Amino acid sequence: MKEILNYKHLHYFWAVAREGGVNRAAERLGMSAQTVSGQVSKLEHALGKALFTQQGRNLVLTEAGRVALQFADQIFMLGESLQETLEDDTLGSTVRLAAGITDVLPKTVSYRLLEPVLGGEQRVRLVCTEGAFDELLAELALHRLDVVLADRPVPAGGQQPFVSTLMARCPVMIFGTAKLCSQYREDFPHSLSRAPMLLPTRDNVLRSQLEQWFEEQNIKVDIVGEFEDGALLKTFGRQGVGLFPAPSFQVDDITRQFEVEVVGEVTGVYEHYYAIANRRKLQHSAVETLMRSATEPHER
Amino acid sequence: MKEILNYKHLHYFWAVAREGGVNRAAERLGMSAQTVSGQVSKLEHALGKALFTQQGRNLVLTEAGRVALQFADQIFMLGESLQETLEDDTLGSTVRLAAGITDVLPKTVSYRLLEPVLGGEQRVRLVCTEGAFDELLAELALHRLDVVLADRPVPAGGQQPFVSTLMARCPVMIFGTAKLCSQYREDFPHSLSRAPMLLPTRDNVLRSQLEQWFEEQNIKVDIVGEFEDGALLKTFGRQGVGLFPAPSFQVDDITRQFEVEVVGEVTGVYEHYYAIANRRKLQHSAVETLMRSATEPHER
DNA sequence: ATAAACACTACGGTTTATTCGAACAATTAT
DNA sequence: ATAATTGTTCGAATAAACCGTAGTGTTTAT
Repeated sequence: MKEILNYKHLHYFWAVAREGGVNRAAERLGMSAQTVSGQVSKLEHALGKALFTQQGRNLVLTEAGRVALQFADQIFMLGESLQETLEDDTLGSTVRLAAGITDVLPKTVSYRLLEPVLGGEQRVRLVCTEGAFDELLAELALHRLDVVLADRPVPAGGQQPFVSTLMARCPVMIFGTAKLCSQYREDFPHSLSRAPMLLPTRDNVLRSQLEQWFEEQNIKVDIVGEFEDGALLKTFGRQGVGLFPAPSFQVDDITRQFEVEVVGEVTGVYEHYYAIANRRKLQHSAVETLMRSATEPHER
Repeated sequence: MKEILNYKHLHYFWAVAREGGVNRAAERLGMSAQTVSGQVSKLEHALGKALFTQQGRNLVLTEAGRVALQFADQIFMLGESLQETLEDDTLGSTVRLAAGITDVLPKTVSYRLLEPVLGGEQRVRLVCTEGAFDELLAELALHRLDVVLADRPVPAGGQQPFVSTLMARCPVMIFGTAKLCSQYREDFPHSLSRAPMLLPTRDNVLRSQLEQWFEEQNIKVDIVGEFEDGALLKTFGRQGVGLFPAPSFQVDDITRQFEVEVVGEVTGVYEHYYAIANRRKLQHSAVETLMRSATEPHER
């Protein structure tokens, strides 16, 4: 266990280094020189290194001291900055919520999940970032994000600094153009055998679930395309290249936008959406309301 | 006068925010919860803003709290980093001296000025940066440089955070190829009338001094080139394009390197070299020896 | 040579800050 | 309802910081 740095001592050290002497520093600080000298000595002892050496009747920074000064400069700059920022700000009137959204998430889903925080009594300013799952988690750990929305939870380790909350599970449908639909709607799902199919790439959670489902149904589809980007996949589907699966709370979200129709539902398969936040630190009021808004099976 | 931020309080706040509660934080800190709670309250009072609000039986960060947490993250990251850096390092065996060199300074002069610090009893690692005068001063103010070498002092204001020390003054000679020399050496300096001349640009201090000298000597030279870069100027001079002035401690520095000869000395004109450091903080042992090595210490 | 400036140390006493224990209030789980 | 968990408030005890005064040593200015 390491001792925590004494920032008061560091502050005196900083003053001495900047003013160029114990006496000048003490005067500026409104203190006696003995005290300042003593406190700096304690710091040196705590760090195990001399910060100054006496040269003639002045002090001179040692190499360690010069390193320490660099850090101290930054530290106390930040301290002042903190005070100033909190001082004059119009904070509190609006709450800022930094949300990271995994790029595999459909936009409409993102909106549905985040909607509850906007409806609260307090004004919320939403700051949305998109990115890869791992990148977003890193940002989350650094407190640069308040919450991450994803299609999978974190592996739930005991020492994990994150908590995942299941926000919703969304039924998965198979869509296609009107022409394709009329061809495959009958005798769904067995009609899908040999059907031309557009699927997400293998890194997508939905993909493996779908393959398992095909297996169970004893269907062997004809994969005519794989896509990383969900929107691109749907665009190809719209042109009638093949049938495609998509999660959907309300079918008309997709049928309207992409001018397609529903072939059928992938029974028993759901896409799950999770909100991930810093463990034990659900301390963002907006994150709290978000997590609370988690809905159980959202069947319609 | 503003109160200095209490970093101990901030540290407790930080722990509470990270652990997600006063109790957990207190446990980890090895303290009682009452203490932590009280200290955080003091911080809130000092900042004039609530950092937490009670929501149910948990704490939740306010917007101000979230801002504070961002700063605290950085601050204590730096604190730890400081300790680690000082801990295991081989510091002290060698001293690092970050010197900024104004790009108008001749390299040989730079070397001559910096040489004394290398000869000290302590090993010195020299880190040289080149740049414009103003840029280097900015770096100096931020403690990113320890000293700046220039051909001019800072304007010496009372509130100025810098001190300039005259390190040396260097006589100025006129050089030229052997052929040109033989043509103009006789009756120097009056022979220079109409002589082809290469001069530094007007931003150079030496330039105005030279023009004044020409005026005094009642000489009107023929300026065939102006150069920002001293080395480029000399290279042109080497080719016999014209005569050129150059400061020189030892004439053979230039005569040998550029295969030229001396036409004559610019009497009464000297180039001055200054070392500029942070005021009251000549606290770098290497800077001290540097300043001491000045031919005529010139405090202003 | 002498005085002034600067820094470090030591010790007793004072002031301020930190800390804990106990009691209290609010919320959630059983 | 009761117990468990969480956070806060209130003195009293403890620890740290701080100030005098006083003495030592060094270097620089006169």
